Amino acid sequence: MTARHEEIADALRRAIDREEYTVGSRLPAETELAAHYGVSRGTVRQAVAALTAEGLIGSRQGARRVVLASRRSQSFGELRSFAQWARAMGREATGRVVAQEFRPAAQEDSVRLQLPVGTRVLHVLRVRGLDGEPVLVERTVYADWISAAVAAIEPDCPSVTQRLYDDTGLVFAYGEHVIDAVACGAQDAELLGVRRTSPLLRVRRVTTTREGRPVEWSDDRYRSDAVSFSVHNSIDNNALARKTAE
Amino acid sequence: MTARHEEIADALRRAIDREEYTVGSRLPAETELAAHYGVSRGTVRQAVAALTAEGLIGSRQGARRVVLASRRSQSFGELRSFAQWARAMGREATGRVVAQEFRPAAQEDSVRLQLPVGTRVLHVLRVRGLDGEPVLVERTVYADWISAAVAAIEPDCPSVTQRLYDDTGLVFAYGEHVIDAVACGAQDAELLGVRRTSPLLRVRRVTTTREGRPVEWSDDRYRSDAVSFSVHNSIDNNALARKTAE
DNA sequence: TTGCAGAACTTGTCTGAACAAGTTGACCCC
DNA sequence: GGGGTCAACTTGTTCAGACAAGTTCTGCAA
Repeated sequence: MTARHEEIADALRRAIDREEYTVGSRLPAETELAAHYGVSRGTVRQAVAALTAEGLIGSRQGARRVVLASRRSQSFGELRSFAQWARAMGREATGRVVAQEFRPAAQEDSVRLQLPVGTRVLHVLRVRGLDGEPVLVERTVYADWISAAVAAIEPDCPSVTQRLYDDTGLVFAYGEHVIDAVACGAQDAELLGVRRTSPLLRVRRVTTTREGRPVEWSDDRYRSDAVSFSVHNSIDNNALARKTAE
Repeated sequence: MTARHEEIADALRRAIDREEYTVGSRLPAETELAAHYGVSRGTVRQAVAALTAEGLIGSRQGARRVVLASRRSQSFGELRSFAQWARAMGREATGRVVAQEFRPAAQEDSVRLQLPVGTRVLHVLRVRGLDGEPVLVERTVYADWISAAVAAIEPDCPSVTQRLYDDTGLVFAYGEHVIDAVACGAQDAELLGVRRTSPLLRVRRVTTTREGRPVEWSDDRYRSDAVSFSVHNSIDNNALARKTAE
């Protein structure tokens, strides 16, 4: 099922995780790995390219590859889905819908979801927590073609992402995240159980399908004492960008 | 000098930028591009893989590649260097060193810079601004082997990154960024000219050389009304990760 | 012992070929 | 017109080989 180069990438990741290759040590040469797994050098290169993009190993022409880090970053699924993320950490995701309403799309919705102004979109306000303790207020707007499936979900469903995949086969493939900080307002203070004006980490994001069609956009506010985000970047692979206001 | 696949990737990026291929339209097939540029299919695949990783185009087996976005994200240089970033936006980076001091490395410095505890490291506190308006307080710790070069730089140098490259040939290649929100303290309030307790966006980062050797680590606090960060992610390429406190 | 030159090694780039697997559109039948 | 089937097209995966370019280590000479 899975491609051979993915199997090899996984094998290498696991070897790094169990410290068969320690941080700072050198990986075997491509030709050695190719012989070991019984594949061509090109296939090995596909595998190590994946690890390089993840920042696990460093690579320079002429020198052996070096292990840079051991803990591997989350999968896209864990980033996209609050519930998947919680489960991976061994905690339980909780959550409930506070308000839910159909509205005609405003200018902002129209731009982000690539829909005509006035299209019936679904606004949902959710509070989500870890083991019952609230850490996140989520204000999401769903595109019209998926909103019926979302509205049918029970209010305390722990994983909306999983539910949409089961019901409709929808897969989230791309995401754009804009991160800044805001002061906590009155409603958020009550929902999260923190003082007003305390700092919150805000993540505004748009998620799209594999074809590039926007599914939802959301304004998420995290308690900054509970959650942070990390980004790994390199000279070859640059996902993070700094932006000015406006 | 530059590899053929990079030239082709650049050509495609430019073509997308000048809307020769518009958002939503389909790219030519690999075989067509290969014939057009006079290279093999493998070389074309290397080029389009780069654009896919940048999120410019989407890709599914069997279907033509689709243009997803036109504006391309910043280079790593622009992310790493405040001055480079400002220049790219047509604004002037300003800045000054508020305090600078050699200290023996504490536990935290030792872990992040992979140096023995007690090594003489250089602490620098800088305020940086756009066109004279302060937007960022930067607390940076430099490893011992680079600190002499840093200490020799004049206090109001607009681009430390550029200066270090010119003087020592040092190139920053990898970066790990942890992002959260904090309330503004008394010192930061005065330096940035904002009210105490107003929310600041904090980015803690470690930058390393191509070989994976840590050069510096820094605690940067941005006025959240002036600067935000954006991250582009996909199912194949996931640089962003969510973390809990501790 | 030190420093330099060169050999051996390793990754980067590129080719051309073949087959697998998924998508799209045209065509035909009902 | 509607629906289903199939062929043509397109991307994904893999192979084997070749050369370029950079690094590392060895051994020799000063």
